[in-house]
Amino acid sequence: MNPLARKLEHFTRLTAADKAVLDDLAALPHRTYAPHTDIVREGEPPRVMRLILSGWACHYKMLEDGRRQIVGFVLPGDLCDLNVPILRAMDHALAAITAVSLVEVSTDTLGAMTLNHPRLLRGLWWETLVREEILREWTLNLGQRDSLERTAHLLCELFVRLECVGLADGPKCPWPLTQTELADTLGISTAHTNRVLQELRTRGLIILRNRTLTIPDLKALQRVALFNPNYLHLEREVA
Amino acid sequence: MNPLARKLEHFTRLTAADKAVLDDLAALPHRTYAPHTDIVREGEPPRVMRLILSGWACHYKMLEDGRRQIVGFVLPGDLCDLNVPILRAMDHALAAITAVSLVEVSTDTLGAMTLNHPRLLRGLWWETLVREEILREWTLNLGQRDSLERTAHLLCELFVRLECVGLADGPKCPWPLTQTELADTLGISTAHTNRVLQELRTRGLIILRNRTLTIPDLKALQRVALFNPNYLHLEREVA
DNA sequence: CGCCCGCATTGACGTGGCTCAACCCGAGGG
DNA sequence: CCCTCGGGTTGAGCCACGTCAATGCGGGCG
Repeated sequence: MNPLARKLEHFTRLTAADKAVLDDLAALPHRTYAPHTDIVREGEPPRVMRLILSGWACHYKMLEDGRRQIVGFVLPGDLCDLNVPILRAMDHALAAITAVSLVEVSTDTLGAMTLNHPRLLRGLWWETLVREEILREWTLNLGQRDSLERTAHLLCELFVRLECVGLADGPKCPWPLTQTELADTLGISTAHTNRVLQELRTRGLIILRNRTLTIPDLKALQRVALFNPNYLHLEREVA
Repeated sequence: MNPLARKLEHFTRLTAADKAVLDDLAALPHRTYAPHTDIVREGEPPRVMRLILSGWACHYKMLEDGRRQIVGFVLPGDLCDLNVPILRAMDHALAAITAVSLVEVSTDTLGAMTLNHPRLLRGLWWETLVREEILREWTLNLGQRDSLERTAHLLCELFVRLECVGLADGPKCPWPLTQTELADTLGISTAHTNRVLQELRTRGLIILRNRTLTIPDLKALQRVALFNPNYLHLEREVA
């Protein structure tokens, strides 16, 4: 099932017609990218919106001296750069972490597709607002949580996001991130990232092996992380 | 002059009719808030979009144990919570820093006002995208820059944003933030915030006295901060 | 089969920024 | 005119996290 449809169902109940539109979207020609390659570079003029169908990608920004910060992960069912074509230049890059398959959608196509589907349009708005809220939570994460809490928080977030597009398997989910990528996300060094992961393992909070993350007790990990899932707005609206 | 109009002019050329709409917006009944009071609390159902007419406010998030992170500043001409009424609950609060005067705009009113003003609508999109990009830059700031660079960066950002709504006076701008508020923004302690400000003063990069910030050499401060204004997207589109 | 190479792991040691506590200062109010 | 109070400033000591460098290790490839 279309991961975007699956995600939007967390927010609102879609009609069959809505789902058909999303399937049309996912049926556009796929583009694929190899792991660790750039999909969009900083400074390029933005052309289109993208919908990730499979694989993990990330947005990142760099400082002139080479320091890199990952500013967001893009998972299957996530949109990138909705409406960004309004701007003249990308101010952050998008890179594939694993092999990625996505479709590109022009503003016009998207407009035509959603024209008679107000729920879908609301759903896209919701997606945008959640993305923005994730950024705020990351700001809180980097500013206030210590490295253990911060790491645990990121694990919780990604696990929940994967779960809601059906990519978790019980307490397990895929975990393609290297410790370097984790470090660039968490604002700590790779050495320290490793020590923090060891600590989480020692405490029995995570099992991380063979690119698979297992969280035996999600509630416990969430407590350590001071994780409150509200910011992901996954409860369906009443309407 | 309407600060929002002034800001949007950095992005696109507005028609007289566009400006009239913005003046109608600013002519809605004003609400005022005393310094250091909450305007919206976390958890409340969002009702309206807000446009700040004067004063400074901030968005913040708190951890259960009381740690606080400021996740954005809202200056005159800034919008808050455009489209947020889609969500069920606010996940961050909005607080007045100085005395604040704002107007509340319902989704319907806003829709009606922009209906025949596509440029304005594009302008609001631009505003939203810039706000989101500021969040990404803050993530980079907190994750990668050290406390001196980080502080300098925030000073640069706020100065430039004030300048573009006409609130800077040459190299000077108002500076209502306490060191506690700065610390909660920068993710460092108040003691360290103080030391960093002293360092910037000693280096002659800033003069900060009587709630007024003077930046004698903006380029120099920007170099220290690794500040690149691109992310604010202030260059007007060609069209 | 053995070599490489990218990633993970670990230890020793350095340091940026924290904590805590004291002290200063100016503004406002009784 | 003094007292209070909310900032701002500063020092001493500590700790979380960084740096650097070495070591392990699994998997792909010649």
